[in-house]
Amino acid sequence: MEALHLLKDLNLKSTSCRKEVLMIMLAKGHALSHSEIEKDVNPSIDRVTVYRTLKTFLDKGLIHKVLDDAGVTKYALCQGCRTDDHHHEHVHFKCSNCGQTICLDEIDIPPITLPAGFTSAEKNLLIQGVCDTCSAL
Amino acid sequence: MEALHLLKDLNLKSTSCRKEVLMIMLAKGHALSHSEIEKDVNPSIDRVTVYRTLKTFLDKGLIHKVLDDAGVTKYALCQGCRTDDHHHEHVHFKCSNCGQTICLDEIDIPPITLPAGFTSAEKNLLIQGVCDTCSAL
DNA sequence: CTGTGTGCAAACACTTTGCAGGTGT
DNA sequence: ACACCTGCAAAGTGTTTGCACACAG
Repeated sequence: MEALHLLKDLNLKSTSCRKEVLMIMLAKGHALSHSEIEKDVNPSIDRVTVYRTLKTFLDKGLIHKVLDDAGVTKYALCQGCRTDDHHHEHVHFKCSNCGQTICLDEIDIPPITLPAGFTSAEKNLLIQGVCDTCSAL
Repeated sequence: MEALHLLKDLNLKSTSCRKEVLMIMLAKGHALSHSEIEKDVNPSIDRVTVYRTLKTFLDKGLIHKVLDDAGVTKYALCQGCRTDDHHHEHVHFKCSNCGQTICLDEIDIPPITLPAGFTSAEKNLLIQGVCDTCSAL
């Protein structure tokens, strides 16, 4: 099972909460908010534990925060990054119809020329529109 | 006074809260969160009124929400857009040192080729790094 | 067995809503 | 005068913290 592997790789004890959260994120494939995750985990798991689990995953570089149009905090699995080496030049796409946010890892953010004196460390591009699933309806 | 003009243009009654919020945003020149605004207005003005004022300004297209690295909602004055005609192809820059977020209106977001089936309606690019003021220190 | 993770309770921050009274035009 | 704003109170939601117990390694 992939979730177990990921936890072991990061030296994290494999607890039921961590396994469930991870499996949900692997299964869904798009960015999830805390409340969306909470809906899907076993109801015996505490809301607080989910928060702490997400924070742990963030610290370990297993997931990353996703920009949403201001308001909700969403999380998605990182692709190639670990605690030290993050490459978050992400393009995120949020569908205004179904509300899903997905990572478009294959798309690069074009280089931007900043005004003098500005240094770029991280770029996040959020595109909003209609996704392939919804436009097919 | 510029604030009074803006309010009159939008058929909004010029109340002390609206004038103050607008003047603060004009003076600061960068994106502000609700709490930052609240700190600067006359303490007799209620927190709730500031929320409602921001919502009113949003509806009228006077200000727009700014993406922050997930968490805080910030607002900034719109440049050329009104209720109907919004052009929000914004580039926002957040300084990781001083925390300020500014709009780089003069920079265009390069065209992005989306996968088949995806339609783009709005693009937001958030760049994080060090701003000109901080890099000069 | 030991330290980390969890559940519960509670506190705190952010935002929205209802209502009665005040204010701009 | 009348509609629109505001202040206050309260509730809803999102998030964090402290502490005692449980559990994985």
